[in-house]
Amino acid sequence: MKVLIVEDDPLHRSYLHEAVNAALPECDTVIEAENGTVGEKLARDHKSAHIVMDLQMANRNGIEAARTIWKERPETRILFWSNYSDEAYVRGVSRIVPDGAAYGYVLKSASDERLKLALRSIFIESQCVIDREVRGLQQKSLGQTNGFTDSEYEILVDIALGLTDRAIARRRGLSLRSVQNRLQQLYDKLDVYQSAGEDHEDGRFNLRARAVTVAFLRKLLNYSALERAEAELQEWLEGK
Amino acid sequence: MKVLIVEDDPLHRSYLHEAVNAALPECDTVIEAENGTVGEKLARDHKSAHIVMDLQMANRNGIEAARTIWKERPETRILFWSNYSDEAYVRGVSRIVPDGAAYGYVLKSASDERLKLALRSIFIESQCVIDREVRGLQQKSLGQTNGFTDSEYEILVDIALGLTDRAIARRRGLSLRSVQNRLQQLYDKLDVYQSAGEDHEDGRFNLRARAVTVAFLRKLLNYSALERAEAELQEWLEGK
DNA sequence: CAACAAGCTGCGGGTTTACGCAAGACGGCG
DNA sequence: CGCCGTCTTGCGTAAACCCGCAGCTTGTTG
Repeated sequence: MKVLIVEDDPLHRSYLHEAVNAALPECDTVIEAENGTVGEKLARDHKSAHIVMDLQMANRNGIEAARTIWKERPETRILFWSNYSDEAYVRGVSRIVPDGAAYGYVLKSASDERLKLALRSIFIESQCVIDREVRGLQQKSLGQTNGFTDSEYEILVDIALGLTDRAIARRRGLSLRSVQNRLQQLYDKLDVYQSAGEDHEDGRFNLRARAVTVAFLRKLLNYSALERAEAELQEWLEGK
Repeated sequence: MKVLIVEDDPLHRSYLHEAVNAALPECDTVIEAENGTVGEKLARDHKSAHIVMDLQMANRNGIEAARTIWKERPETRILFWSNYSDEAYVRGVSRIVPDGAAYGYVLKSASDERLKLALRSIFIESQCVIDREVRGLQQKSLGQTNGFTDSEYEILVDIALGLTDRAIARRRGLSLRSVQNRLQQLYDKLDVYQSAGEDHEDGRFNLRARAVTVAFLRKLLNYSALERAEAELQEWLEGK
């Protein structure tokens, strides 16, 4: 059994290496990659079936890498090991995991024990292991009880990118008014009004900009989500 | 000689501990704190004169902590050890360092050697040591050659927070038109126009929102800068 | 099938933004 | 002192944005 580690911090990399050795005696070789690009290449060359990787990496982030890896071999088992449980990451991951694939999401703050357990569960038992903290987010966001619909999230990203209503309408194939409807919905859910302090009219916010900030502060968005969205946008702009 | 380490990642913390031991034989005690709040407290209790700390921590970030520490004892020597060299961080740090204080800024990607050298230079020789990559930013941003004026940065933060023109005017004691002038200046520098692709009018951006995004992508802003700005804003809102 | 909720769309109008134009204010500098 | 550059401010306008109102299309449910 081979395991591929993709992680850019050398300290964490060697820590993972040890953890893998300790948790998986049946593992005979461990390969290391220090960024997403190298990770993809090694995964391809070695036909890796067991990968543990970091989500935030400078060169090419984990979500990107995982996407291409899964595209080539959807049965690959991937354990994401991340510092944060931002909704933006969770959403990003669950958006790309293939049907029935085994994967895991463990926070770096978890104990050694938990990490090792997750390694065994995923790589040996093919079970999904999601950190409970992350799990909470998932339910909230995907079950639309409290969280955000995909269409709401979509429009959030669009205004975050700085598109005009009209541009969004074209991009998403909607009328101008529909876009604005969704915006209102979004403003509602983000609670942009109350913070606008309408008691006096002195604290008023620009709803559009405020929505983006609030989303950021609530970790609905983060840098890497923005980065990805921007790349997609550019792609779309090419295709006219 | 005592050294205080403030860093929330246990791996990095122990790595730092070792590095300090190796680089500073004259250091007899090392204290550790796992977040900014504890860091402040320990610094106070031990009257620490030598601190090395991480900038991004979950509980209370390094800039906040450093500010209160320096407020109490401005001659404290602090070495910041950070993952990133975002302009937002650099600006944040250089905004709070007291006159003549010795401090350092080293990236986590630097070699062992470099870290140890920095430790000695700052703690023993009282010299400032700034990573050259960071240094580059500093000159660009503070010498206003290419970078941003304080007033431009200020207004950037204001629209990022989601304030209206009018609100900004009140907050900064300017007329509405002046605020808008500064905005245009900002849009210019951020190059929001060209990316608006004015050749056809199909790709037009919402300048205000776009400016924020571009600033984010260029690391002029980041999460912790936003967080700080938001706190200041709330404070200001209290005082009506 | 009727009823109903949810989403899309056009219309209309009040606000906010973006910005050209031009008139002061302030600070160097020859 | 007069000239010049930078910063501020007011006026005015076209565009973009926020949003209530109302008519339509769907999918769901009793």
